[in-house]
Amino acid sequence: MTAPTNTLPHEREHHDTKARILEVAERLFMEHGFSATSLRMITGDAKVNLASVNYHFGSKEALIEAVFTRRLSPLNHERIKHLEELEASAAGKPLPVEDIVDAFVMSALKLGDDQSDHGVVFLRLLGRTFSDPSSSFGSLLAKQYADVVVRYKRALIKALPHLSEEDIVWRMHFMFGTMAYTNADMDAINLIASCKLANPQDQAAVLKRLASFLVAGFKTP
Amino acid sequence: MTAPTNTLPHEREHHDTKARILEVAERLFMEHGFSATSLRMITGDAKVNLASVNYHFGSKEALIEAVFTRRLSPLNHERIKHLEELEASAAGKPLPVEDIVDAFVMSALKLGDDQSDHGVVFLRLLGRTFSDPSSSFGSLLAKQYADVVVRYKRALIKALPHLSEEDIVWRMHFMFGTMAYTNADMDAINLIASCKLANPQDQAAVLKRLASFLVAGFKTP
DNA sequence: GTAACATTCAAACGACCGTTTAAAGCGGCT
DNA sequence: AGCCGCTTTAAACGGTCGTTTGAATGTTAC
Repeated sequence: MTAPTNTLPHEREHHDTKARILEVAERLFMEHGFSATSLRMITGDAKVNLASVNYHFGSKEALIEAVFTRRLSPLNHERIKHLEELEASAAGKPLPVEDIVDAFVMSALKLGDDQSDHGVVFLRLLGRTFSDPSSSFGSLLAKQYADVVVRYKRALIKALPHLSEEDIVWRMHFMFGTMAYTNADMDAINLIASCKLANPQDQAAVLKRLASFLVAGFKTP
Repeated sequence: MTAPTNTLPHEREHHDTKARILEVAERLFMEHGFSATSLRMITGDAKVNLASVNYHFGSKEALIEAVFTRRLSPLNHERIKHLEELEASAAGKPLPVEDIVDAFVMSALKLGDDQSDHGVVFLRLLGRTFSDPSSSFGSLLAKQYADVVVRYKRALIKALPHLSEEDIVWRMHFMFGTMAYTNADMDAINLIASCKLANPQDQAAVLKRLASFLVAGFKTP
């Protein structure tokens, strides 16, 4: 016991402070937005000292960035991997639009630990941030998404050769928007419904509906 | 001269204070969000006294509500009027999906004074608010949209009888989302583009693209 | 003029914000 | 033991927030 690990002491002993801050911050940012979530709310919920945010992250802004990169980087990596696998199978041929959209939309599902809903929580946060004007995160999101955008755009241009690049770009814009909003405001659906929906919490089912909606949009001449 | 009007004195003399506050607030809320926009920023830009917001509106929250109802009510009234005209012409027959979506999307264009861009500014604000979590405005937006939702839903159900109500509801959800995001973040398109777009500022052209994208989504089986 | 009223104004209020500080706690090391 | 880093802690800092106050200003009616 006390088996030696290859991590430094400060990385294994009390690191749950940093982790708790990240987790609580992610949830509260999602619930209240960035500027409406104070460090005192976060540290209060996480049961850590107020100063520990500035100690571990440097500033509130840096905390927000940390919350983001932690989840967004794996998500976009998954999206790229998914697309690359498709392209490898296709051997140079254009991919079906269905597959491209599916790869983009469904990659979001692989975020969670299956058990927890951390993935969904972050997806909502991501959606909300896309239209959050307070951001200096525009540049951060742009950097994180740059590679994804380039690759999917190239794939879509090849898949839809009869469309102009401008058409593709706009439809991708619409796709991003629909994804962002769908994830951001899962409650708004109830305003429209006024009829019982079959399990509106089922993320996979929702994303499947979304994907087929988007595919049709892309395919229209 | 000094012709008698049927408005009370306090409603015609210095009312430009109230109006200037509304206008500046609308723009700043759009640029920075609600909680990140302080009354001092608003009153500073509008060149009115800090206390005048509380005097004329009562509170910051009430100001936000005022900014909203001023624009949203006419917009949704226009949407309903537009749909009713279509239904009157159709004489009981189902409307083409194209016309329904067009009526919903394009009504937004009739907001501005043609000259000014107030309409567009508000549309962005509206889009951003839809996914703003700080809201007690969920209920306010719900009330403002309730009638619109009911009528368009009924029209779409009649136009797409092969779809279940649940299908319709979800696709309306996607439509709302795409509209909200498209209006909210017109700048994000440049992250995707990396090619010159023919006048991305042309709202009418953008909304036309959006409408045909949405129509295809609705029509997919 | 003057009384009544609506509006503007400068100043202040208490509350909360993000951040900093300096002391205290604690594990690993010689 | 003592020392050294790393981490936590309580308290305070200066600043900005939304709101309130009470006096000054302007406008209307008699």
